Amino acid sequence: MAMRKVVERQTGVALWRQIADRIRLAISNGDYDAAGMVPPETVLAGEFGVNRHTVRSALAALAEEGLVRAVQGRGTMIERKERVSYPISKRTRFSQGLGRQVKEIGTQLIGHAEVPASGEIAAALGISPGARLVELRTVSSGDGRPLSVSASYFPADRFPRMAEEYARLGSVTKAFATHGLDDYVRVTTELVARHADADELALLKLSPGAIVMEAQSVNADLEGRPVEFSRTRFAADRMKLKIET
Amino acid sequence: MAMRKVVERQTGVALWRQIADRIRLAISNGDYDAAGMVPPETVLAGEFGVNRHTVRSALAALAEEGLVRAVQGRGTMIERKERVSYPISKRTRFSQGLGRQVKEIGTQLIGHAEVPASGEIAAALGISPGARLVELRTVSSGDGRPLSVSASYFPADRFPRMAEEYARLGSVTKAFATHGLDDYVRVTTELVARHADADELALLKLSPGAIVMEAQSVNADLEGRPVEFSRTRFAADRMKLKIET
DNA sequence: CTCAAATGTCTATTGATCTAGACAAGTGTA
DNA sequence: TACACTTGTCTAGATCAATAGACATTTGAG
Repeated sequence: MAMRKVVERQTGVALWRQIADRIRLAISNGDYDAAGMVPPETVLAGEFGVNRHTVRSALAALAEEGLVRAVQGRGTMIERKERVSYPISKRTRFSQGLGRQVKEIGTQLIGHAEVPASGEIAAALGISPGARLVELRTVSSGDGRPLSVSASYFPADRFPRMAEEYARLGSVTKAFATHGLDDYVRVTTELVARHADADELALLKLSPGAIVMEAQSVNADLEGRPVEFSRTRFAADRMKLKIET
Repeated sequence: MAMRKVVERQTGVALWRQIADRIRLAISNGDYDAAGMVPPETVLAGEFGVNRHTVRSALAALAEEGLVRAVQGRGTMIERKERVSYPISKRTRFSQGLGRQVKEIGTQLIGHAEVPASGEIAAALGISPGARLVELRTVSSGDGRPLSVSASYFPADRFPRMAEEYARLGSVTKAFATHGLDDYVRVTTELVARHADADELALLKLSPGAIVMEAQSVNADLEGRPVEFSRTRFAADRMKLKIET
């Protein structure tokens, strides 16, 4: 006897999207690992108590994401199931840590600018509001799928060439080194989860209604002086964050 | 000139719900602090490029949550704005840390059982699958609003009276002490964000489509032996997590 | 009091979502 | 090949979401 899985009506979230979310979660939990396929549409329709067409809409959305692939006559196969685990620790460095989970890591600089510090960023970095900052905006991906989009801010007086060096070296750690900073540690990270905005949907290639986890973090040199403030938004259905204390 | 704020159509997420999410975020960011009220419905309708009735649906949902209150003739006032910050560190203890952010903290034991360890939990606790565990299910709230729902698992051989002691003392730390465990530390925390399921919606009194942050964590004694596995789900629109490394 | 500005309520219409049923077409097995 | 099982496609109708416009009601300021 299959358990009736609950979906809610008249909530502003279409049934097909709720069901897509549930199936995505089940895939990532490994619930369908035995067969390597999603249950037949008629079975899912029965479990969720909806029409088969509604389930089809959900599966179509997941196929669009590249998570499953339907084959007429056979069924709907799972193409990808894992969430990438991203470690957050005192020595968080982006490219490390992802390690063997993805074969190929890409980071792309999508923009940079010199901007005045907002009140929030100034407070986090311990500088005065309006002080000059170098802003770097990047997108990171693993095996071709966007994983996160980030905006980082560095005091311009201490790290004036951050944008050029990052563009040349492809690494914040290495760009810091060219300014004479050889080591740094993460001081604080604040995490919030929310729906992605239009910008994030586009950059992360997410389907609308998707969730991002936003981490606001501060890195400091070994004397404790803040050197970087960053706002990284992770595609929540592709990543989990592993906090090491 | 008001900036046009983007909402997406035909995404399975109703416009009114997207707008409700955006307004909730703006409130929590303090964007409307100057006036203490949400902009008039006609202004919001203009900003989002939708009909006033659609904005009204969004505001009705926020009023239902207790976040705003509309008064005819005056406007829509903000009732509550803050997100509670929850610290995650080596010494994470629930009731501390929330500290002065909420006046009154409530934790409610909603159920307990003795269950066999699943493969996942067994691996996390370093015991054999099927070993007996004490399961505690709790809901925590601040100033009357549910903040998190949690399921915790303790090896039954070492902590046989966990459920009774927790019910009596209202604290995991104190219940540990009655079993001769005076100190413990958090070893790992894994974080995932996703849509809340029907159960979580009910327990956390969330409106459907809402987001939860799920933290899976392991606590160990000072010799490094795992003593607790827990799955805590935070209401994402009421909490931020502060990671201290 | 008068008026502008705000929320509250109603009707009507359009498009998206969901249900229902039927049948076509591909796959794997007996 | 015959058959069961699966996904693909089509039509039709019911319900929800969003737009549009009109007007009532309440509040606060002049």
